[in-house]
Amino acid sequence: MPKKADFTPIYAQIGDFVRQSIESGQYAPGDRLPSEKELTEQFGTTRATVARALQKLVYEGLVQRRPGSGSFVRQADLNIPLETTRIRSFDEQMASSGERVSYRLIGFRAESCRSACEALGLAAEDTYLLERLRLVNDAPLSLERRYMSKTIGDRLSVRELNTMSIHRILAEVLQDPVVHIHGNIRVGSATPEIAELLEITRGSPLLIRDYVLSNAASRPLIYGESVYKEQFRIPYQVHQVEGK
Amino acid sequence: MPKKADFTPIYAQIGDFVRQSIESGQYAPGDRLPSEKELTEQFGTTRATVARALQKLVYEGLVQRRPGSGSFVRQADLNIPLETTRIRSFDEQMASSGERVSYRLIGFRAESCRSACEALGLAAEDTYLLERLRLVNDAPLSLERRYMSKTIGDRLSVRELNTMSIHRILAEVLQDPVVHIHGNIRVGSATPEIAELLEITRGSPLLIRDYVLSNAASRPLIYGESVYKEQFRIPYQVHQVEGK
DNA sequence: CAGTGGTCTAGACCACTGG
DNA sequence: CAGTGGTCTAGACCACTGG
Repeated sequence: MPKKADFTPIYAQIGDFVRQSIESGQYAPGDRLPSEKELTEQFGTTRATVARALQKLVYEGLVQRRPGSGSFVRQADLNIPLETTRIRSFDEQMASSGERVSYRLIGFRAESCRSACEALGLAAEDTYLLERLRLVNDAPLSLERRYMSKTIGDRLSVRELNTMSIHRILAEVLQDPVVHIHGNIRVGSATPEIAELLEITRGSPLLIRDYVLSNAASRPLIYGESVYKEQFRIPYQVHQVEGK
Repeated sequence: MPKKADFTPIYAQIGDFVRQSIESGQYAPGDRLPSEKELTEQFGTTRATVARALQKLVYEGLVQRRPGSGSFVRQADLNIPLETTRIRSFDEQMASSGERVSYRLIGFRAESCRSACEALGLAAEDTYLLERLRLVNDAPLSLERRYMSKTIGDRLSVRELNTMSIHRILAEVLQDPVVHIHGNIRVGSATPEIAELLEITRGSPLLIRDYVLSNAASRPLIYGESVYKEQFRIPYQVHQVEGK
């Protein structure tokens, strides 16, 4: 009896059936879908097979399951098919607009913060903090904070810290280029210290970017936080590639 | 005996173990991973559980399985355009964290602004403005402004405006899905009107996203501006794929 | 041919949800 | 409390791979 179905396996049939039901509009986002038990009876199969079908839809981003409650159509729009995206880096941006970028070193010392240590998997006493200003045409635009292991930090020279971006330093000096970035973009307000450094008024809105830079082996190298003055903007593009 | 493991389920433990093995470099792309049988014995479990672990890695794109042959570390080489960068959309984010998203229509009327008209290539008298709040668990999180041609606006119903995202409306109602997005992320401060709508204090920092949504033929459909409360953050990932 | 993954059954215990 | 999904066991038959 556990024959290979004519062509498509049972779990795929169930998955297709549920997907159809959603795409036809029978279930709207947030609606509750039939339970595993109902589908089990409807298709004359077992829970494991139904679960597999639903799990597949979860991976596809179409369904959300809540234990004790049920399976629901996921609230989604931009999601699934989003594929090729591109964020232009700060330097890339500036370079293409002909601006002159420079740095001013503020400090490089042993220091840590919790999120940095967590992200890098290091103990508090094993990290350096690099702080520097990024200037565009000699006007401060952002404050960079970079946490790194002492292993990495010990290999840096002051000259490099005064002239090169972290990406370049990792790629050219340490021969361990950044391949993955995981980050967040959010807003905040200028503390007195930051206001003074960036030459803005206290409490001004700031754009904040924090991120972890990892190498090809997915080993985290740098934890960074950059705060930008109000004028700064991040352009982005999304191009949907396949499917649907 | 089928107890809940200490903390993480067995299939997740196996998945993590295999992922570790790959990321540590023990297995290179193309290498054959231990068979289901081997993992079954190693972890003292059954094939179903091992299969689930491996299937998860397949969904994650880390592993490739070949019937009759084995499980392999996926070759990430030839997938040039695959997985370059990914921005999780607002709805995607909320959905995956189980939040409930809803809208409150504020206004839908003939109105225009210069940047919208420019972006859409329309005359000032040919645009509608849609304004609505986006609520998460009934608390306002952002204000959406969407400019569109009258041609598009005339085809929308109030019900749709109250329940669906613009992306869904374009895809499902107008059958003209969004394929390209060009946008900017920046910060701003809450005007009195916005502060009242979002239930925040005047002058609070805001995250602002403006963008143009275009269809497959690169024809601009919507010019949009969304302003988010301070709590909002945009996670992002960048994965470098091919040679530098 | 032995080994591999693909699929399925028929159970089970569990924690959690929500009326 | 009944209902739900989360996880797991211990089997089974299958088609396919590759020596």
